[in-house]
Amino acid sequence: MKRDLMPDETATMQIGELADRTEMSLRTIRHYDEVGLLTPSGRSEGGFRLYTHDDYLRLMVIRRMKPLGFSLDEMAELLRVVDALDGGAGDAAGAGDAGAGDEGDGRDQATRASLAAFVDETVERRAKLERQLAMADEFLELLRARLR
Amino acid sequence: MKRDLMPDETATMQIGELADRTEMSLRTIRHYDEVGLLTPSGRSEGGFRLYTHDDYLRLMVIRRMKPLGFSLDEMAELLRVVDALDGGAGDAAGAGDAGAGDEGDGRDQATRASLAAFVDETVERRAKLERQLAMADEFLELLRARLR
DNA sequence: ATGACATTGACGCGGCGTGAACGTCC
DNA sequence: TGGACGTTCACGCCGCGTCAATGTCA
Repeated sequence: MKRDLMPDETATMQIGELADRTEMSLRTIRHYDEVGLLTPSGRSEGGFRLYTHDDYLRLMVIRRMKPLGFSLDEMAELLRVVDALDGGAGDAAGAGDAGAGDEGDGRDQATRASLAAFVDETVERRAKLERQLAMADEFLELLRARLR
Repeated sequence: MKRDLMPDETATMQIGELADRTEMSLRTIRHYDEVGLLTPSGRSEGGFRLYTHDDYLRLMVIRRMKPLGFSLDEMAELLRVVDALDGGAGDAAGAGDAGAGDEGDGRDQATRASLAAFVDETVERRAKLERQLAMADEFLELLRARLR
């Protein structure tokens, strides 16, 4: 379902290598498949999951989202939004998303709005992370004070 | 079991006020009681949990530990260590810790070592938090790049 | 044919959220 | 006496970890 003609793009890897490269556990990656967050682009004859370089990139995005505490559903949502922007920018929607009409422009507007909302959320969560860091520092001082 | 003669120290509050002051949920505070992490210093006639100012301080310590991802058991452990240092510093061990002899000094040494270990752990976890912040920033840039 | 690597279940767990049904405080 | 505030069950959820039994790859 993709037509990039780059040389590496044909290569696929199986779950172990993906795990190594992303530093995520096998179980986690399988779980992401189970819940539809990251579906392998293919399967071998015998049923082994096969991941492309694109899959790898997606997983890296997921990995970066994790510290922010997004739920898996939210991550899936974000990936859809990003894909829509990529796929829908200069072209039509990828495939059979049946339903409403196809004013490609209005679609794009809405998608960009969603993305912007995600950015806002992210900024907030990032701020929370920083506050947590501050609490950590307070805690450290507290401990060190006890040690004299 | 404490002999501070400060005026406030007699005052107690019930769970709601503690929740407000610490910004923790009622459920969370009750859960901490259930698992023995923070046991209310008293109960009213009718069974209401009563918390002292000391309890409040303990809960604040807990709150600061949370972002670091310590388990509730680890938090309990740390609180015991800190209490031991406080109580055992100029005096004997609080109560019936049966077993070995009572070189109050050896005890203290071990306790301080535990505390130091906690400090080390905390420093590591703090570092991890910072790495997460970095990932968050990468993610943000990624999103913003998509928005043009 | 032998490991290394993979697969699908299925159960467990930590840290609470979220009711429901009921009791206590002032 | 009423309403705010509390109590104890008890089930649910998320994001995996951790077996176990089996199959597939180079």
